[in-house]
This record gives sequence, structure tokens and C-alpha cells, in this order.
Amino acid sequence: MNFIPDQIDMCIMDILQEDARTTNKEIAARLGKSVTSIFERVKRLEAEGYILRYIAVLNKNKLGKNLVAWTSVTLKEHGQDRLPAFEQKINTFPEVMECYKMNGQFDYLLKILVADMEAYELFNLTKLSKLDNIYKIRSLFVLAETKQEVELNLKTGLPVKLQQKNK
Amino acid sequence: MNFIPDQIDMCIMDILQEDARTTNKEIAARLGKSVTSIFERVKRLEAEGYILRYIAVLNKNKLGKNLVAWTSVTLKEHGQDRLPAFEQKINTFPEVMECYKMNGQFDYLLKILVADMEAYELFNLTKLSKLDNIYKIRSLFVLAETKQEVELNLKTGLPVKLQQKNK
DNA sequence: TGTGAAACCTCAGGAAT
DNA sequence: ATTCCTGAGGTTTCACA
Repeated sequence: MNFIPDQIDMCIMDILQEDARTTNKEIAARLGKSVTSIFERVKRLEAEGYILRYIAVLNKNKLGKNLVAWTSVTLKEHGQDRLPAFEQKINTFPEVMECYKMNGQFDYLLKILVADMEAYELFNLTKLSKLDNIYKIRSLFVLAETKQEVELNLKTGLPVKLQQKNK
Repeated sequence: MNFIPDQIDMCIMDILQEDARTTNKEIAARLGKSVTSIFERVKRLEAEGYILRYIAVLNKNKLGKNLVAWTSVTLKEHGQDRLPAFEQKINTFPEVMECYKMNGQFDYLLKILVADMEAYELFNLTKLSKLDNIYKIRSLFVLAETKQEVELNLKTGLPVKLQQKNK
């Protein structure tokens, strides 16, 4: 308990968030540790909730999802139960990949992923704008994704060069 | 060539984007296929660019990244070389996780991930607002992430257009 | 940290459609 | 021609000392 990852744990996480299929043997070789110790550290990082899951990243364009929209939503009423009600509905829409409750000019920011503009229009007409309690919807469309970083910056613990010992 | 994934390939991708550590044996059992056929399909999906990579998803809060900001940027000049210049600079900032070129009211939408408000202020003062050619910067902060979907929805299958290219 | 057995991955060659 | 299976050998995983 009260587990805090050390420098080596940080290196392990950095390797795994770059390529989750790196074997323990490979990690052990790079960090100058035994295979078993790496295995135990990974298991601990998983158990302590530092590593949440392992996923395959798919090519969304090849799978027919070509349009990303960022949509801001402002609600009419903000009573105690109105926000969770909206959030629950949003959770049932597969087109909504991400939903952020925001401060400032609007209440929610949604990332919408669909095949094309036609599909977006359909989503907007039949699902989003049909919800109760909507005051305003604003959509902006992505022309290009110029940066998509999935790896957290673990710069506090990346002395990869120092570990040149062998087994 | 001109490979189009079939129903079984879609199932495999769906399983792997949910848990990249699912073994081929497990996938084979679920789909009623042999281990080797799954192995070959996965290799092909990787080779054809449908599966891009495998990553570990880390817990950003446990790693000290507690503030997400969505920042819109409008440039002063939009000449041929000005946009790539901006994008290149943005790519060197580890705080910027995502950058979208947008239509509409502003030019770029940035997802910024930092430790806290103080770190955001520092990033804004020393990096973002120091860039050339900036006309306007607007920041909104995330109060809560109510939906974070990383898996593509494959249940709908491929769009008909894509399927017809098959053979 | 090391050992070793069980489980798994990988890739021949061959069968079935 | 493609997709699939069987089986052998090398690798990884993971409990135990």
C-alpha cells in the first residue's frame, strides 16, 4: 500500500505505452533487470491502477470513420438531476467518443466520430438535437489531425541511458 | 491485395481493441476457429494497416496529470507556410496531446494535459503565447470527463461503399 | 533473483473448400 | 487460389524456492 512507482517502474510504463506487446524479457534486457522482477513490477502497476488496460489502436479511416466533429452543448436548465440525465443519454450514443463537462461558455464538449457529413447530420437530427433540455448546439469539423499523442509524458523518469548493466 | 476485412476480422479487431492481451487461443475459442487462422488474420490486419499498434493505457491522474484544457488558437496570417510552421512548433510541446486543424471560428483546437492550473499558466506564458503569428488564444478547462471511449464501434460493419470493393 | 513446468506463439507442411 | 488445420519447436509466463 501507498505504493509509489520508482524510476524503473516509470521506464516500464513508458515502454508499455509505446508498445504493449514488448515482452518482459525484452524490457528486462533494456533495463538491466531480471525477467521475474519486471514481471512482478508490471503486475503491481496493474494491481495498483497505474496501468489501466491494454488496447489495440485501429485505423479509423480504413474502417470507414472519416469525419471528426467537435460539438459544444449548452443546456437550458442546470438543476441537480439535469446534468446526469444528459450524460446518461450521451453515453448511449456510439457516435460520441468523448464527453467533457466544461467551465465557461458552454456545458459540454463532445467528440463525435462518424463516417461522413451525411452521417453527422443524421446523428444530429435524430439523436443529439432530440434530447430534452438542450439550449444550444455548435459544431466544428476537423480538417486534419496534426497531432495525436497517446503516450503520457513521463519525463520525470526516463534515464534510459544509465541502465547499461547486463543480466 | 485490396484486402477487405470480413466479419471474422471485425470480431478479432473488436476483441483486441477491448483487450490487446487476449491470446490467439482465447480468440480462436470464442470465434470457433483454429489458433493458426487467428494468428494469420491478426498478422494480416497489422500488415494491411488496420491494426496500427498496441498500447498500455496509463492512469494520468495517478501520474500527476490532473488538468485537461481545450484551447482554441486563431492565427494572424494564413499564408502557405504559416500553418505548417505552427504545427511543427506545437509538435515539440509535450503538453499538447492532440492538435486539430478546424474549420469555422478558429484555426486549431488543442488538447493540453498538465499537472495543474499553475502548470497550464506556465505553459501558456512561456510556450504557447510566445509563438509567432498568434492572433487569439481561448482556453476552456475540463471539470469532468464523463465519457472516454477508445474503442471504435465496429458493430455497424463497414460502410457499403467499402464492402463493394471486395473482389 | 533463479528455476522449471505449463501455457503460449510461431511457422512449417498439408488438407479442404 | 485461398483459407484452414495439425503438429513441432522455440519463447514467454508465472508459481515457488
